[in-house]
Amino acid sequence: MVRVRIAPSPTGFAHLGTASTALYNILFARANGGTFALRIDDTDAERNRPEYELLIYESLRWLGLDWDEGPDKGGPYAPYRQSERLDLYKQHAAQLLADGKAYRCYCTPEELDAERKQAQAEKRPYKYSRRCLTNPPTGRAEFTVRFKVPGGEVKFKDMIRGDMSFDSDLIGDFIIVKSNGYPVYQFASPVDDAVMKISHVIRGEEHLSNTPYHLMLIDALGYERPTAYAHMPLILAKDGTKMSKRKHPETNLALYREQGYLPEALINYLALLGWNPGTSQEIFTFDELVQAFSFDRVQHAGARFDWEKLNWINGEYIRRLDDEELVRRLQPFLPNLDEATIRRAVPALKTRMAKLADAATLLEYLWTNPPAPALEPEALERVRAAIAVLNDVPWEQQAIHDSLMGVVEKSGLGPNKTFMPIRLAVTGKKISPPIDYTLALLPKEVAMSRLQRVAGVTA
RNA sequence: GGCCCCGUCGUCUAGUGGUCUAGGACGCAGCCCUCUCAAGGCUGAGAUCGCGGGUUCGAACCCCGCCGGGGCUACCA
Repeated sequence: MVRVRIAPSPTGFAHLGTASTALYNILFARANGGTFALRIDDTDAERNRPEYELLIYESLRWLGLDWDEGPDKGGPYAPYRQSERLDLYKQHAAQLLADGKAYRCYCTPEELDAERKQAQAEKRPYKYSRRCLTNPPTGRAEFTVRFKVPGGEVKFKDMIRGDMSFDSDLIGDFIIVKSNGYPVYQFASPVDDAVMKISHVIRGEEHLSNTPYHLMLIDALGYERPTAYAHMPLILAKDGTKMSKRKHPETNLALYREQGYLPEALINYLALLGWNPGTSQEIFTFDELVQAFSFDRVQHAGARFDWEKLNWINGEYIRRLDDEELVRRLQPFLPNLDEATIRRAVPALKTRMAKLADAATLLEYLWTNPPAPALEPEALERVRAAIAVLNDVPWEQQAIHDSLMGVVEKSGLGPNKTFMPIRLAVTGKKISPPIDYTLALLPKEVAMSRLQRVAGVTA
C-alpha cells in the first residue's frame, strides 16, 4: 500500500517548491494506486498563519494537485494539522524520556550559543556538550527535550541516489521538543510519517541530510521505517542560487495564475525540471506523466528555473486549446471586453500569446483611446484612401480585408504602406493582430473616427 | 569549519568504456512565409563533457586529488 504526503509549512505565500514536490508525490501515488495526503506543518507558532494555509490549498487546487487526505477533508489518520497533534508528540517524547533515549535540557539559548562560538573559535566541529545529560544545572524550570543520539552508521536507500550512509557520531544530541512544548520539525515529521503509515517519503533535496535524524528517531520509537525515500533536486533561481522569497518572485505560485500561465502547462514544465522521460517528448498530459515518470530518470543536480522555456510550453498549451475554451480562460484577463468580442478576437490572439495576460496588451486599444500619431504626407494619403472605401464596407473582418486589399492594389505600393498607418492610427502601436481583425474588433464609428482624426477629415 | 549531494552547449537535458567528428528542446542568428507582431517551415552558430592526474588499446562515461556550486549542521521548516 503506497502512501505519500507533502508537509508544507504555512509561513508565507504558496511556494513553487511545494507544487513541484506535490506533483512528484502525486505522480508516484497515481502510478501505484496509492494515497496522497496533505499534512500542514504548522509547528512554528511564530511564523505560521491560517491565511497562508488557505493559499496553499488554493494554489494546489488550481494546479489540479488535489489530495486524498488533509486537514480540510479528513482521513483515517486525522488530524492533519500538526498543531492539532501536539499530544501525540508529547506522548512520543515522554516515551523516549522514559526509555532513557532522550533527556531534558535546561541550557539557555545564550549558553548554547556560547558553546557553539567556542567550538568555532577552536575550529572543531560543533556538537552539543551533553552537559544536561551528565551534569544538569539545578533550579531551572524551563527545558527542551533532546534526543540522545546513539551513534553509528545510519544507512538507507534513496530511490534517486541509491544507498546512502551517514556517520551519526558526527551528529550532536538535537532538540526534539522546544521549551514552549512544540515539537521541532525533525521530530514531528518522522513521528507523523510513522504514525500515518507513510510508505515513501518524497521531498526536496534539502532534507537529504536530515534523513538520518528522522531514521534514528523512528528506530528509537520502535516504528517501522518507510519503505524508501526520494530526494528531489532543488529548483534553483536563474542565477544559480537557491530560490528565496525575497529575491525571486517566481517562488510565488499566485504569480503564475495572475500572469496567465495555464496550470497544466506549469505542471508540464515542473515535471521536466529535474526529470526527463528519456525520449524527445516535451508536451505531456497528466496521465502521460503518470505513466512515464520514474525516479531513476530524475536528475541529481539542482535545476535552474527558466522563464523562456516555461513561456514556450505555455504558448504550446494555449495554441492547443480549442477556441471556446480559450475564450473561457481569457475572460478574467479581459474584464473590459464582452464575451462576444473575445470570441471574435481569439483566432487572431491564439498564436500571439505566451501567457493569457498578453491578450490585454494586444487588445488594449479596444478600451483605451490611443493618442493620434503624426504621419508622413504619404501615409496620410493612404489613410484617406482607406477611409474612402471603408465608409461603405459592412463591418466584418473578411469584407474589411477585401476592400483594403483593393486600396493596396490601386496604390501600387506594398501592403504595409497602407496597413501600418492605419494600425498606428487605430491602436497607437506598431504591433497588433492583422489589420482586418484589428479594425473589425472595434465598433465601426470608433474605428472611423480614429482614422478621420489622423487624416484631418472631420466626421 | 564538519558532513552530504552535485558539476555535458546560455538554460533544461540525452549519454552509463568504442556507434560521440557529443544528440534533442528552449533561447539566439539567418532564410522562407508574410500588412506589423506572432505562429509555422528550413538552415545555422553554440559544449576541447569543471580542472589535473591515473586505469585502459580506447573515457563524458571507471579511480584519485583539486576547484566550483548547493544542502544540512537552529528551541525554522
